[in-house]
Amino acid sequence: MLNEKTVSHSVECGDCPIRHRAVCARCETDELERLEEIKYYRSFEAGQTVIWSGDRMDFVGSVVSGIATLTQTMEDGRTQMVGLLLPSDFVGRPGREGSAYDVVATTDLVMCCFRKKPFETMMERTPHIAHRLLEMTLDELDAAREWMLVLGRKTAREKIASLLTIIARRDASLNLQTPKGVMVFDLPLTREAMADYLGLTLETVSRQISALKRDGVIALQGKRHVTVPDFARLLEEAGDDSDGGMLA
Amino acid sequence: MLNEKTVSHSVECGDCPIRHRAVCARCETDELERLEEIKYYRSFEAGQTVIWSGDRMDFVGSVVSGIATLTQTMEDGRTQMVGLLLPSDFVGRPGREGSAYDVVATTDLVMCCFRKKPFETMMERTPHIAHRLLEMTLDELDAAREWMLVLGRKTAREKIASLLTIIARRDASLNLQTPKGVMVFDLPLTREAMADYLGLTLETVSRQISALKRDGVIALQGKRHVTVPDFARLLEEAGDDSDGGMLA
DNA sequence: TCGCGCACTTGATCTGGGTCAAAGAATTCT
DNA sequence: AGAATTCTTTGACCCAGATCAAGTGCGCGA
Repeated sequence: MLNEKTVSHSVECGDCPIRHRAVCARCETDELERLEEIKYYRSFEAGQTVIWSGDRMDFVGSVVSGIATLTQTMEDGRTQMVGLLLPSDFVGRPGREGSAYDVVATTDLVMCCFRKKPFETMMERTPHIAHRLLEMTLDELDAAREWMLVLGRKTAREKIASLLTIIARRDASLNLQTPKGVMVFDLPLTREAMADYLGLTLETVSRQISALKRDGVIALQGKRHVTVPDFARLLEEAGDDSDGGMLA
Repeated sequence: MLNEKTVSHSVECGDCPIRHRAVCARCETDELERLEEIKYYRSFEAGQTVIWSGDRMDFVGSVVSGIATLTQTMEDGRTQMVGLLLPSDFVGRPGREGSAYDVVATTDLVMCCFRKKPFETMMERTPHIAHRLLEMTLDELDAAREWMLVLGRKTAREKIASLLTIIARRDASLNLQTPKGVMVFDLPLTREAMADYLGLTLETVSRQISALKRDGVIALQGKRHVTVPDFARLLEEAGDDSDGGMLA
């Protein structure tokens, strides 16, 4: 079975700025070469739609840079974001014809893609890719279930705080360490996108962010740049006891 | 790649009343025998806890009969159900130490289990088991995301209707055909469990069920036995356009 | 430089669903 | 059978967050 240790010695995949977790963990040379053969890049501008719900999806891939969202829409226009794709996240599912969700770039976005058919073929020949994909899908499932708790049971203030902790954590794993408990990052989402993720209206999002600012839980420089003076305090506001091992 | 057709010719696994989808699809004789060696059954009474969140979980398995739930709890006692385990559903995750959720039997429950280590070993030797597991996990992920839309954006009435369609569908796949559009089933959950699943209170669940009854969308015999005279109407109430291919 | 548009904030009011409280049904125990 | 317990319904009231409606402020193109 793969575990943390075996995954971490992954080989970087070609010229990607990040090793994409799906395919390069425990790469061996010949596999890496086979992947290189079917790999290609796609770039999107902020606001551009990567794929519409229901459309045929003939590729899988991972986010190299930028942020994309997965959203579901009801006939009457109500929308719910069901996934936030940050760098290194995987998109698309082997064995499925079409996309079940709208995938939209919320910032400029670069993806590293593989045509689905050859990728599936490779997956059959290379068991550890299937294992890695299973592991990633289980992680996504956990994240989705954690979010169900947020959507079903948390207050608006807790929802905002929960979203901020997620973004802060993901950012922290990419950036420099900051002084103990202090975190600084940019919001990659508009207030409306945050509302779609949280099952709220954009007005409520705005009000709650103002309230967190007023109460000193966060500070804002401009509208998007956030400083969290005390991450533990934010976690408390999120109603979240586990700190996910982020703090020393 | 596995598809619907190859999965459906599965061999029944020993004396299980159902073929468990995880391991028996495309069974070949020697694999089936290896599985038989590590297989065992566990029974639980209604209300009994299968495993507590955080506990070490040294098995995986599938539900043979009865119903179990996956729940998350916050420190202050708020709970959110994040999964409903019906017969043939798989529990547990290869490569993980402990359970992330409370697993509770809501009815009398029989599970078909495999000790985790030998199951993992087998999975490494038998690629199609890993593929099948990946497929099932992707299905669960889709279900979780569908539920995020329900939790985030639907009204109480729509939430109840959505839950009823899910139970009705699962029931229909196990039971006899009923006249066109008519469906009959028993609610396997208390009002409180339904509330936990839907992110509501039990009072609201009760009120909305009464309202659906008053409006002729459903009929009740006793408190748990439900008749749906027109399934399409129920789908409409759920705010769900897709009928999932259930109706001819 | 002006003004237009977009993202955001803030206020006033309304309402769906939560909360608190009190009774019914059903089931099990004695 | 009667009592106790558990599940469910229903009512009265309240509040968090939605809705409706003005603004504010910043960036950008003409």
